[in-house]
Amino acid sequence: MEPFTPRQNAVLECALQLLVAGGERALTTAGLARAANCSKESLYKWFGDRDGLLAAMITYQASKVRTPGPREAIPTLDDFARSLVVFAEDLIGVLSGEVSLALNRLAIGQADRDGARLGALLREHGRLPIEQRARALLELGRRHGYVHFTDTREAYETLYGLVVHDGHVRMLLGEPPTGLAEERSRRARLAIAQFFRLYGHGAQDIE
Amino acid sequence: MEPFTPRQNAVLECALQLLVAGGERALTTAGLARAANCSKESLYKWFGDRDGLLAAMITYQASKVRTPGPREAIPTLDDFARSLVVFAEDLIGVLSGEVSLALNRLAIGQADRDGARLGALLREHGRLPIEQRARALLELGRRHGYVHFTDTREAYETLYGLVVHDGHVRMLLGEPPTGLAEERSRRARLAIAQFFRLYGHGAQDIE
DNA sequence: GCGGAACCGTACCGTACGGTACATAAGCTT
DNA sequence: AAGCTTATGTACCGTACGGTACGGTTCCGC
Repeated sequence: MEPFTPRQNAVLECALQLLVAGGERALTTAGLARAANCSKESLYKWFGDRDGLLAAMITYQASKVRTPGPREAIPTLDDFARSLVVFAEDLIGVLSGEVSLALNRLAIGQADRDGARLGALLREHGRLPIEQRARALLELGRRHGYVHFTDTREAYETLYGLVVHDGHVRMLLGEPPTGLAEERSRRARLAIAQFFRLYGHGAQDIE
Repeated sequence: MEPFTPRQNAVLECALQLLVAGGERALTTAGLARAANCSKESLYKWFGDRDGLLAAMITYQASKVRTPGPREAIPTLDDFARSLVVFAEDLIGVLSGEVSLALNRLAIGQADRDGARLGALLREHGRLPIEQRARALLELGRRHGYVHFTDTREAYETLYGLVVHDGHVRMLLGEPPTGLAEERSRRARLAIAQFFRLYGHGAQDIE
C-alpha cells in the first residue's frame, strides 16, 4: 500500500530538489508545477494545500529510507561495538544529508504554525525509526552483558549526544560542513569509545 | 558604546515579542510599526531593510545576555564541579528560552539566503561567548589537575553533547518541553558526572 | 467509437507584504 | 520665532504567491 502514486512520487521528488536547491522560498506551487510538468490544479487535488504538500514531502522522503532491522544473531562484543560505530556513522550521514537538512529547516521554520505539525511528522517518521533501531541494538547489547544501563532512553540520548554534539544545529544554521560530516568515521569511533567508557561492561550506574 | 539608541532598543524588544508570539510570519514591518508606535520609514532608516532588522534583533538580544567571566580564584575540585553544573544548567536554560528558540528558528529558516548571514551572527554572538566561557572553565580545571584532556574543543563539544543531547533540535521542532527544560538540574548533574567519568582525574585519553 | 475521468497549461483573483513618498507634528538650536 | 532635524502615520506602488476556474488534451473503460 503505497500512499502515493508513482506520478505523485516523481512530483514530490522534484519538490525536494527545489527545496534543497533554494530553500522554502524557492518551493512555490507555480514553480513546482512548472518544474514537475504538472498543473497547479493537480497539486491541490493531490495534496490539498501547500501545507499538505510539505507534509507529503516529509512522509515521502521517510518512505525512501529503510532502517535495517537488527539481526538477532548473537553478536560478539566486537560485533556489537562495530554495530554501534556503524549506527553512529549512519546517524551522522543522515543528519548531514542535504535533503534531511532542508526538511528539518523547513519544519523548524514552520514550528509556530499548526502546532508544529511538520515537526511532529519529522519526529515520527524521521527520528523515531532511528531511535528505535538504536534502542533495540542497545538492549541487545545489554542482554549479552556488553553494556549496562537501566534506562534505555537515557542511554540512547547519551549516545546521541556523544555522536552528534551540537553539530546538527550548526549545520542547520548553515555552518560550512567543516565539522561533523568530515572525519565522520573518527567521530563515530570516538563517540562509541566514550559510550563504552560510560556504559561498558563493569560500569556502574551514575547516581 | 551602545550600538542602538534606547528608542531603537525598545522597538527591537517589541520585535522580539512579536517574533516569539507568532513566529516569523507575524513579524511584518507594518505590524512592528503599529505595535511599537513608530513609522515604517523609521524602521527602514534605522535598520536598512527587513534583513537588517532581523540582524539587529540578534545583536540586540545578544547584548542583553552577559556571560560572567570566570573568576580566576583557585577552586577546589568541588567548586569546579559545581561551576560545571551551573554552566550546564545555564546552557539548558538559555537554549530553552523562548526568545532563543524563536531567534534560532528564524536563523535556521533563513539559512539558505545571504550565505546564512543570520546563522553566522547567531553563532558569533550567541554560541561563541558560551563556548569561550566553558572552555576557559575547562582549562582552569585542567590546570588544577581536575580534568585531563588534550583537545579543549573536543572536550567542550563532548560536554555540550552530554548536556544537551538532541534536546535543542527537538525544541526547535516544536516538541512540548516535556524533556529538556524540566528536570534541568538533574540533567545537568548527570551530564557533569558523565563528563568526569570521561575526563576526570586519572582518566586517560581515549585512543 | 464514445463518454468520462484525470490531467495539463494558463489565465485570473485576492491579498499580503516589502519598500517608498509625503504631509504633519514635536523637539532642539540659534 | 524661525529653521532644521527627527519621527509619526498614512497612503501608495509593485510584486509575488496561494488558491481557483476553465478550456483543451490524453487515456481508459465500456
